[in-house]
This record gives sequence, C-alpha cells and structure tokens, in this order.
Amino acid sequence: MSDQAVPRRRGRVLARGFYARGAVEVAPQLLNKLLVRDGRAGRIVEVEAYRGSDDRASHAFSGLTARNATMFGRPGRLYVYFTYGMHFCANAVCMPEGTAEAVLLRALAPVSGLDLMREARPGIVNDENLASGPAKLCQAMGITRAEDGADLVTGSVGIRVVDDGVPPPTVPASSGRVGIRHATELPWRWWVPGDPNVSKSRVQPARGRR
DNA sequence: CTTTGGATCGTCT
DNA sequence: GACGATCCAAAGG
Repeated sequence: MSDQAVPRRRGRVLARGFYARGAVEVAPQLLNKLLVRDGRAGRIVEVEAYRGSDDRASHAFSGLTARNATMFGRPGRLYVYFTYGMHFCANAVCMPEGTAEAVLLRALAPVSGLDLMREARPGIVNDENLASGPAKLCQAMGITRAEDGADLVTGSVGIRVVDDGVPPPTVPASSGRVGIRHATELPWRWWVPGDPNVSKSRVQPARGRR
C-alpha cells in the first residue's frame, strides 16, 4: 500500500497561522475548504466576516463578555453561540489572542457522511437543505455550545478544517451580511458562485453574482 | 413559486 | 425586559 494516496485524499489541516489574520482576509479563503468531523465532511460554500470593536454587527463590538470570550482567544478555534432561543451558529476565530475577529460558517455542500447528517436533521428530504444556513450547518455537524472553543487546528474535539486541494473561487460572489441591523453596507458575505447549497436569504442584495 | 409569522431562551441593558 | 449573525410550516399567488 502506498501511503501517498491517503494524505492526498484527506488533505491537510489548516495551520494556526492561516487564522491569525483579519477575518475579512481569511473568510473568502475558507471557501471550498472542508469542515470535517468524524464520519462527516462538508465543503464550506458560504461565509461572513465579523470584526471587533470597529464592527457594529459583531458580538465583540461591546467588548469581552462571557458569551463571546472564545472570540478573544486563540485563532483557529470554534466560537459557537446560541441564538433565537433555539439555534447555534459556528465561527472560526481569527487574529492573534486578545483581538476578536471571526468568520461565520454559513453553509456547507455535504461531501461525506450524508447519512449521519440526515439523521441529525430529521425530516429533511433534499440534501441541499442539510447545511444551507448557519444553524442548519451546526445541526448537520452536531455542533452545540458544548463545541464552543473546539480547536480546529489540533482537532481537540474531532472537528477540523481541511484543505483537500480545491482552491477558493478566483472571484467569489459577495453581498452584505445577512440578518444584522448595523453595518449592513459592508460586503463581508462571500459564497461560491452558483453553488446550490448557499443559504437562500429573504432579501437578495447580491453583488457579484446570483 | 414567494411571503409571513410563530417558536423559544440566553444574554446584556 | 427586549431582542437576536435563524428556521420552518403554512398560507397566498
């Protein structure tokens, strides 16, 4: 058996340094990377960047609290928050420790472990609806507040982000961020043009495509 | 196909 | 005490 085929197929885990930059820079580069957990894997097809004290829409805008503490910690960890009384959303933490920025993971194209994802999202018949939204993504991957702080680099909780060789789109589509009240003009949402797993927002302020 | 409203609770004011 | 970085079912065209 050749061992060369294995790492090539599984890809390389993204290093800490990848995340230790501004979220606006990191976000579009996360497109087409794989979010992996045990038997499941999904390709990241939609993201949003959130900054800190200068971004009115960010959870970190008003400084450190118990909820957003992970955002201020090491880069490359998962910041998970609870919202609307029933949903979880997951972010990849950016910038060196002490500075709060993060990339919201908004949608995945399911790649493997589809059976597990379907189990985690009972009643979903169309696979394009398994992870086509930030809370759906968390459901499909079994991410809750228990996974807050999970290290995506070391895989402390078994969750990793992997580069399997598929590059980000040369020209990603972009628009304003979804579901926020402030700073809606900033074009900090990016997605893979044409991908059917991108979330369908009520408004379509799309710039770039689709 | 599109639009609307209900669900539901942790967090910060 | 108000309000979400949302989702889904149901109703309407």
